[in-house]
Amino acid sequence: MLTTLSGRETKLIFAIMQDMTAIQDARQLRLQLGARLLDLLEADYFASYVWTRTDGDTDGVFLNMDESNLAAYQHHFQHCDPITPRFRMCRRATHLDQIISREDFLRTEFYNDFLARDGLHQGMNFHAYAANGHLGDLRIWRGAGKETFQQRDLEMLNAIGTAFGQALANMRSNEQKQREADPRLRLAAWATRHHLTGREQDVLCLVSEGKRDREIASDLNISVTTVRSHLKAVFQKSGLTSRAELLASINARHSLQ
Amino acid sequence: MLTTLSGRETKLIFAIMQDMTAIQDARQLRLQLGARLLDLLEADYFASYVWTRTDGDTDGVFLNMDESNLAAYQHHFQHCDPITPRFRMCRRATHLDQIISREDFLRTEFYNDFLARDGLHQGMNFHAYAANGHLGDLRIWRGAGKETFQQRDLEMLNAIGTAFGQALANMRSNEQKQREADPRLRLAAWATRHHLTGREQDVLCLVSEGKRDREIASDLNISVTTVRSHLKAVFQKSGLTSRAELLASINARHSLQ
DNA sequence: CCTTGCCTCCTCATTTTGGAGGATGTGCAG
DNA sequence: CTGCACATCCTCCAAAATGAGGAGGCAAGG
Repeated sequence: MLTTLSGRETKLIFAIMQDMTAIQDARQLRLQLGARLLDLLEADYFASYVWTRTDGDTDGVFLNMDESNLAAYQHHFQHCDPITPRFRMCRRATHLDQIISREDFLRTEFYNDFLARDGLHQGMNFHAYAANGHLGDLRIWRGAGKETFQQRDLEMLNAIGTAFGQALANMRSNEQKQREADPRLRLAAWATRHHLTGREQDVLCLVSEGKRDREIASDLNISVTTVRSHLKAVFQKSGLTSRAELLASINARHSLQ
Repeated sequence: MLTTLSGRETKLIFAIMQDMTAIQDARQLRLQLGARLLDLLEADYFASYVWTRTDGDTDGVFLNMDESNLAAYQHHFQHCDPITPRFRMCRRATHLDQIISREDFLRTEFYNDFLARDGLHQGMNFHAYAANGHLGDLRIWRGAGKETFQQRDLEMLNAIGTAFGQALANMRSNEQKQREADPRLRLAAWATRHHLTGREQDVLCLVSEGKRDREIASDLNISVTTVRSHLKAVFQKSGLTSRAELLASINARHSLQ
């Protein structure tokens, strides 16, 4: 399918390969990749969202997109966006024409009141998936007057998108490992698992720093007997019987399930 | 410099880009990369060493190289290898001709008794470095009768090598983080730092699992008073005064300096 | 209004731990 | 052979932690 690359393209592809391994931050990588892709694909607009960890939060990165228009998308148009859901269903680089006919597209409110206003006429998307769900995407658009994207452009976006998806997945898994190694988060997870109250967590936190009841009491401005009461509750709830056991349990591998 | 890529080359470059992000194991990555590079550069032999962590250990991976010849290198020729040290000094892809004249090369024992025996005539190396030293390399050779590598080949190897170096560095840093997060290694590091004896470490290890003196004693088949003696020594050496403090200290961030 | 959960504080009994001082045997290196 | 380090065991004591029983106050929600 994909035939040859010009010198300019080759240079960009190698630059992208290096970005992909060198840049370890998802935002930076997408900004860099966006600039390269606009250059490589002779496109004008770039947007990329990633879906953050557990909650459905998105983190968007944009090039040449109008701020106020983006705000409008956040508030209104994302709810009547007829194309992104269809793009999302495709596991490879997809051309706008593949998911909606040009005629229908030009009639949508979404195009006329939103995309056209920013100058977006020809689009390609790549949506990256990992085993556990949607990772993020790359959205490339050309302005009015330019010709539509070709099969060749799709192939390039697809190849780069695939590697991009891998890179995102790696960052995810590294973040995950980082989180699992973070003592505070381990503690919080453990506390949640055992349904500790706020104060019980406060006490446990200080216990995990190796402090004695007396120190904890003075740190929290409560009496030693109160500290002991909270601690008693922690033991009750966890079924453990000593501070050392608590710390071992909190720091145990797989303590986040 | 680098001009255009053929369809075959383009396909391989994209495949390499994906390997570079997808493969997280240094050995596997090099094997895969080796196969792709031989294909891409129309070469015949591939070798790649990485220098492991602290000790100067090397881990080699090879394609089409003769086993017995490799053993000979390990035992003898690595000590009179006149070219690898020079290759190593170059921070970018380097052609054999750039570090030694063809005439001189053909006169070396190393070529006549070692390389030529395996059929290695034309070579290119890429050595990857990180801030803290040598990471690893990619060595590409062509057999007799083939023409020498061109500037174009060097450019490709250089671009791929750069990304490869990054990928290696990432794996290194991930391994490092993994190690820092491993409770056993944290404990061992802590023990070393405080000059604990073997038995003291045994006791400390069980303490870190949350066990009581009595359990530790029965686990180690010693009396409770002995456990306390060892523990006393641990407190003495560390300057700490409670098990909880011990555990907190062992699990503290930066506990590996 | 009344329950429920949480935070605060208490006592008394018991167990566990830490600190101080030993003693003994074994093995190894100077 | 003579220290020396190490592992093993001991006593006595005080401090800390744990377990079991409370009680009062306060705020949110049915």
